[in-house]
Amino acid sequence: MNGRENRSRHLSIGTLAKETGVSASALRYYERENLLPPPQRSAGGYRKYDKNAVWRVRFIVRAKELGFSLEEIADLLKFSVNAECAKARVGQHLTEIETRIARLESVRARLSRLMATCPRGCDPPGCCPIFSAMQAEERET
Amino acid sequence: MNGRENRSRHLSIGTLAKETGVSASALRYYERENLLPPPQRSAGGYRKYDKNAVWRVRFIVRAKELGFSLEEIADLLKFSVNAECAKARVGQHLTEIETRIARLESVRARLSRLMATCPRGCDPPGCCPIFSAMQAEERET
DNA sequence: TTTGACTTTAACGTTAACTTCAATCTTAGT
DNA sequence: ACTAAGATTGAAGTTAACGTTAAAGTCAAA
Repeated sequence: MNGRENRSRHLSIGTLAKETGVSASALRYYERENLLPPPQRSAGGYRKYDKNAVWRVRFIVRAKELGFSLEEIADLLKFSVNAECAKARVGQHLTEIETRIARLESVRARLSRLMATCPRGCDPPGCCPIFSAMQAEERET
Repeated sequence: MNGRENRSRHLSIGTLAKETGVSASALRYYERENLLPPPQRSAGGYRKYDKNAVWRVRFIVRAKELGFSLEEIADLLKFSVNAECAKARVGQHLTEIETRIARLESVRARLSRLMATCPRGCDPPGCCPIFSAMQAEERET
């Protein structure tokens, strides 16, 4: 732990993995999928990442948390290279998220109604009204 | 169109598919996965479904819309056969749905904030603050 | 220098919920 | 009887986002 090589500006894939919480195999996968540019290599063929790579991987992680697919992220990263505006894409994605939320909300409402049809659990057992309620729903809409 | 065979109480797989909006191959898949019981067969080996099958498939469709996986649905269907109570399972699922909604809500909030960092789109282009904002978010939490 | 931990590659495995395929057979309508 | 439309099977393909494995080579520290 002399700190000389450790503080070098180059990171091995394992170190980058630990820094970012992304597995090494995932990093290689990102490279194959053009989310990460091919890094420099050591004499022996090891990948040597610079600090820039850390930022890029963290960006990917963030975007994933925001619900972007890797394909969409690759798209966003292309923008960043071209210094174009990401707003339209992000706005589009926001709309999609809102749609998903709306759908889940309606599912939630239906599930709640379903729960209400059987307030105390089945007592006596064998009377479960949930199944008939799920069928009955069909006529409603 | 003499209505004699058409009104028979047996449906071919294609007819059941049309009635339910589920493809024939999906119906065969459901059978393999034990969501549908093996139906009767014609002399030539064709599947012959009864009305009961229509209800069952519609139940599956409904449950899928409610976000249940096929495995969970198979589970629910076992209950229905045993006339046991589905309430606990449905309640569990409701909780999961609520969790998903909460997660998406937080994503939505973050995306909104992101949009706000770039109120008029990039003008001049090449100034997109969304990328830096996505990175900056990291320090916040 | 000698470990032992780490890295390399290609290729196959994984999950869910199907779809597609190919080659053959059945059925319904005329 | 003929024919087009529809059905049969098992097996393989699809999608996303990786994980796993094998066999070999490399690096860092003591």
